[in-house]
Amino acid sequence: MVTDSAKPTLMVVDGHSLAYRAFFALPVENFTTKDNQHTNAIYGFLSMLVNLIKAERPTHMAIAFDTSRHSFRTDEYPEYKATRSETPSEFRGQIPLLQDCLAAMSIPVLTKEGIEADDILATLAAQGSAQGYDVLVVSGDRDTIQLVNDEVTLLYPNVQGVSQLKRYDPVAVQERYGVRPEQYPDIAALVGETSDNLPGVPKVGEKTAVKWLTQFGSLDELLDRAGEIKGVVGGNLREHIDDVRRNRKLNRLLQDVELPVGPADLAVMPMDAQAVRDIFARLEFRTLLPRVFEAVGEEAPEEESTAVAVPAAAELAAEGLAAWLAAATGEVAVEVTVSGGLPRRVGLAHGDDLAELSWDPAVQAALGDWLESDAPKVFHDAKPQIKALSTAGVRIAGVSYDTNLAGWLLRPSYPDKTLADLVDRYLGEKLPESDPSQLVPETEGASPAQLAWFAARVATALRADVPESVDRVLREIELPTLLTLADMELAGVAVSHEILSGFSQELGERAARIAEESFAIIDREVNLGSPKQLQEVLFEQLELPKTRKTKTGYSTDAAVLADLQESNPHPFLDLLLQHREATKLRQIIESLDTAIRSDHRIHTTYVQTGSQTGRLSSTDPNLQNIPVRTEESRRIRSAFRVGDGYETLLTADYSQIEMRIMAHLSGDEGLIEAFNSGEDLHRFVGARVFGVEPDEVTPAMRTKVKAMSYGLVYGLSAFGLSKQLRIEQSEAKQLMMEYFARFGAVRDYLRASVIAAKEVGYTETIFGRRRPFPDLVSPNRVLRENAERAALNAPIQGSAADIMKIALFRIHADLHDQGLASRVLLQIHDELVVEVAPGEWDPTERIVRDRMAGAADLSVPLDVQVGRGADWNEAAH
DNA sequence: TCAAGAACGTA
DNA sequence: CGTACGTTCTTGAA
Repeated sequence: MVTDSAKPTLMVVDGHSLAYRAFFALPVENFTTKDNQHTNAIYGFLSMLVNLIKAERPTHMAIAFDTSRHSFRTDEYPEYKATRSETPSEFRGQIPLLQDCLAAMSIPVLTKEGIEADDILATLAAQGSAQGYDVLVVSGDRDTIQLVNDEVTLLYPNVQGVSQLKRYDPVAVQERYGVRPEQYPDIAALVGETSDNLPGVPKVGEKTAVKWLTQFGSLDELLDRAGEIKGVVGGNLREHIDDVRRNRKLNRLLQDVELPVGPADLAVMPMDAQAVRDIFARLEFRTLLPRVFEAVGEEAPEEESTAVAVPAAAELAAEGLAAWLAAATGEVAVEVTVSGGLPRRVGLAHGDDLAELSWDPAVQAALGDWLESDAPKVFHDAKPQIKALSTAGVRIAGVSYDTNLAGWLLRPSYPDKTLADLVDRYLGEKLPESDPSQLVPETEGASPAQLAWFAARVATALRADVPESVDRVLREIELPTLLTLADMELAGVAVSHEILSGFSQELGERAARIAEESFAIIDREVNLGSPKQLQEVLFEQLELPKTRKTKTGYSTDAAVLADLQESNPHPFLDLLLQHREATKLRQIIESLDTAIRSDHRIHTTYVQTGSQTGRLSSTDPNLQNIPVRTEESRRIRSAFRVGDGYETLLTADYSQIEMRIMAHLSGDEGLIEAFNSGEDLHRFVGARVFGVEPDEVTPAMRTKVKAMSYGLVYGLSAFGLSKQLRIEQSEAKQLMMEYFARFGAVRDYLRASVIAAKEVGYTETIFGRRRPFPDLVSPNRVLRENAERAALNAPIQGSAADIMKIALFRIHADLHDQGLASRVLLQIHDELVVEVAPGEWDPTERIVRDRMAGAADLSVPLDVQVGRGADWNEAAH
């Protein structure tokens, strides 16, 4: 007699249904490889499988898949499952890869033409229980409930995802459905199964079905005596009796499918460790690898990092440097450690030749010429290093690669920013890092030369992955920009503490006064900065109508408050808005003030990899969102002023650069004419749209077409347009119709560009910068539509960013080459702020104008507006 | 102390 | 139900 514990366990899994659930449960944006392969279903399925193996310890295992939609059931009843929407292609594409994974894991995959996965499960379950196995059926199809008996247990996923499986033995089935497992198909036949397109008896749900079956004992008996059922449902039953018979026939799972293998052939086998590692690497699964090996009780394959011996660095002094550099032909990787804004140590790597030295005057003398030469140098995140060298008096040249920039260009949406991330992703190795939480770290971090060595190898890996067009963006736009940004950051912008602090105090007093007043009105004191407390005041105490919902309650943002003020005027609302404005301004001023360094200047950091479109971002502090819209807020800009030793500020901005790019990309003749006519763009467009002369375009008309034009670039809808303009949706729709009637090529272009992006999986700017959009084919409508709008915008915003970068580094180079002391300080997407040295206005202005206007050759001119003044506000006029 | 969410500043 | 950012504040959980 075989004891229970010695009984082998056969686990059979419906691969298709569980992978499909995983597909919808896991956000695809987290599971996309760098070549745009979706992996969420594979990952979810394998993750679940690993947990199952660990928990259930099966001795025998198989995964069954459907071969196609077609099966013997569709032969019998063509409508079977006909209402199911088509399987998304991005799901279907994952199935072969999943099967590859399973093959590597030595888990048998079973399929049979014309037979559904569940029939294979049923057959194996029957054979298994007959041959003395404990059988576990894992399926997301309810029909498999019929298989449950004392030997066969069903594991069925919960509503949400695949992480939780509910265990159905006969008792659990009885509890949940009120019938024995073998009776479940009877219930299903009566109730019907919408997802299979099997209609049941109208008005009959689970409860009625169970009642009938209990009453009559069996489905046959019930159908024979259908005449005894009274009422409408009785009539329904008699009328649909054929449907019930058909349903019952179709939901019976085959238990006698001919299979090439039986349970005994499904014994768990050791995995092919190398194959598993290979395919997981391809799918970019990392955490899953050790879990898989752990689950089957095998030794996890050794991390390659331990296999890779990191060469040791030779400590050089200035004297040894010349010989080392002479031997290092071609590219050398460099890592300069920085402290206090100055270089401390320098690591060099040339192949496996590593050298390291401490920065001192002798080293600077010996290394300086090489650093300033065109000898090619690879960095990871060069900018801080360039800045430190520059501060020490070394103007670096020959930066031939930056792995930080390359990694970002390849995958702008992923936060692979540190070298360790890139080493992990592109080399599959682990960068040695010391544990910063330990006072005396157990593990030694990589030395500068070793970091350089890793950067060089990451560069090689990236070069193999980066498409030619993207590599050109790197070499021709990003790398030149790098040096410019370093200088801009070092230069900083002069800001007057006196102006800021005076203004801040004024605003602080005003905010306090407004707060007092508002407290008097509502007769209590609340924190006006707390949306939660405001909701209490607005919607409970003042009983104002509830507004737009947010995750945590109801919105109290400015737009909502303005709406409320219109419909339910209340003095508190107005004070609240004023308070918001005053405190916001004050907060901005305060943070600017504390950012002023001892040279009386603010030095922002431009994050070159900070956006997905190619724009820069600015942090610590962000100088790209200094207020400008209101008269009062512009006082902040007055505090940004020309610094000592300089004469004036110059501002230069592109006018309507994104609309111009739209005109260029779409080739819309009307729009191109608009820009070539010299007429005000919105007036021109308004005249066309409303069918009037340009001088008859009213301000209201201009506002409307302006909103429409700008909205276009963002993928605006009629709904959004109506909301922004506070007009009826029908009017917004009408406006859009009129607009596209005149500027149809714009719509054609936008549509075509999204379709093209859908096909290739990415968008591209005029200069070849790419941005992947896996979500364009997402089955999730919200994700997909969001991706569509972003994809519509990306080439436009991205091309504008490219153009500005090209102009920027050329201006920087020209100023330097012509020996001018004037320098670019700020870039605010379509605007530059330049500090002009005494007597240099004319050449500086010429350079700025020429380089900005000439940065790209479009079918419309690039218009540049230049202003001059002692401070930023003045210069903007 | 941290993360999330709301709000709001810019192009 | 309009793209792209960064910062500040509050709040609630750890």
